[in-house]
Amino acid sequence: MQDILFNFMAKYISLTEEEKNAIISLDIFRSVKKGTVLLKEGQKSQDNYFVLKGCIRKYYIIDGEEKTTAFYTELEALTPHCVTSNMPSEYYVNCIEDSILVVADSSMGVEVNSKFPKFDIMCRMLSEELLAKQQIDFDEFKTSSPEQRYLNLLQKRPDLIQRVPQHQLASYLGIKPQSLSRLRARIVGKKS
Amino acid sequence: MQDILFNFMAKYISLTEEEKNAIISLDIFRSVKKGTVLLKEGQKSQDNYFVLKGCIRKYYIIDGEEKTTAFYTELEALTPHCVTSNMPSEYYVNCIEDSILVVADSSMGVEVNSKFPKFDIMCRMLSEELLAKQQIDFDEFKTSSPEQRYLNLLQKRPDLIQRVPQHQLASYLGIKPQSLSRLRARIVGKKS
DNA sequence: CACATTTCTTAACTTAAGTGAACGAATTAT
DNA sequence: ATAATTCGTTCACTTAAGTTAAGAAATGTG
Repeated sequence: MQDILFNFMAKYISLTEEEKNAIISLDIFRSVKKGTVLLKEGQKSQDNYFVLKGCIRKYYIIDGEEKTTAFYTELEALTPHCVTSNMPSEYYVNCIEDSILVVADSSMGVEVNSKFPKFDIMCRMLSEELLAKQQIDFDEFKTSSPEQRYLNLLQKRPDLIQRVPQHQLASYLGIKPQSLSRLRARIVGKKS
Repeated sequence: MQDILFNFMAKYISLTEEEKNAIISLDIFRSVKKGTVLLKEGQKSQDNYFVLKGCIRKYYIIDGEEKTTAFYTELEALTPHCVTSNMPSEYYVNCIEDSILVVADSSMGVEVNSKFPKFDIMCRMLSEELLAKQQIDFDEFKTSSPEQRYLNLLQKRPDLIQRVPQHQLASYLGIKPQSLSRLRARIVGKKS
């Protein structure tokens, strides 16, 4: 299980056995049941999440309605805004499959960072990589219609369409579940 | 003029006179005329931009149509994706007002970074700050309608609505210029 | 200054998304 | 196992955005 994490980290930095042991001794591996709410609006959590297996979801509740804005699956990381801003969270985070996560408190980060400067380097690389990716995603979202976004998702993350409930997908695409149903029917019709 | 840059940097790191001089000697201040295209699709530029005065715009050309996805005004920085990815650019960057920019080649960055590790720290802080901001912006965009996005923009960047042509604004909001006109008329009507 | 071009608005019509409701299927709880 | 939710789709209707076209206003150019 831990190897998944170490293999991921190996893409950025090389780790000694000592360092690996230091990480393991932090006891950051968590098995989380489907449905568990990890973060609620108004909370001031310091926890960061890294998905080893499963899927977590970020969503807002606006006028009583859930608005899903992100899914995090295998090898993806979520640092909630409240962690960096030290403000109460504006959104919820939820586990939508039985999952195995790395849950790391910021204080652990500080501790590990001071012992092993490598981690700092990795975090920086990750954050730059994420920023670039995020910008492309945002541009794609802005420049395309709901239908194009759906087709795009079908290309890039076909797994999501299988594993995520339709109404959450719809919200993620910026539309209502009924519109997603309709849109899919339209696409199937076009093919023939 | 340079003081604007140094004041901005002072928010992240403290600079000695020596360091300031090193920056000035790089000769990175550019006066750019309205309309100038700074980056074209397909180019492999290494230039980063920081706006001291004026406004630059990022846009795609999709099916012959310009799709604006970002504006950068005073004290905002743009690192084009092609700079970090080393791939040809997928988008254009354009100057929409007579502007004064800091234009820094990546090689300068490397040079300065090796002399003054401080810069590295600043870049990291900036990229983390930007990532957080970008995520919030993306979430806001996803969770709101064109009308809400316009009202939101009116709150957060009222200057943009004044200084940017309507058709570019429309595209930035993810709609057509005609829809923006209509939407504005609708809002004015609601007030009374 | 006059001409051309671009920009903004308005209007009529089309298309797609939002809304409210109904129904069966699937999931969850008891 | 059964009842109760929740979920996904469909339908009819409403609302808002896309499209096409025309004309007025602003901007740029010779």
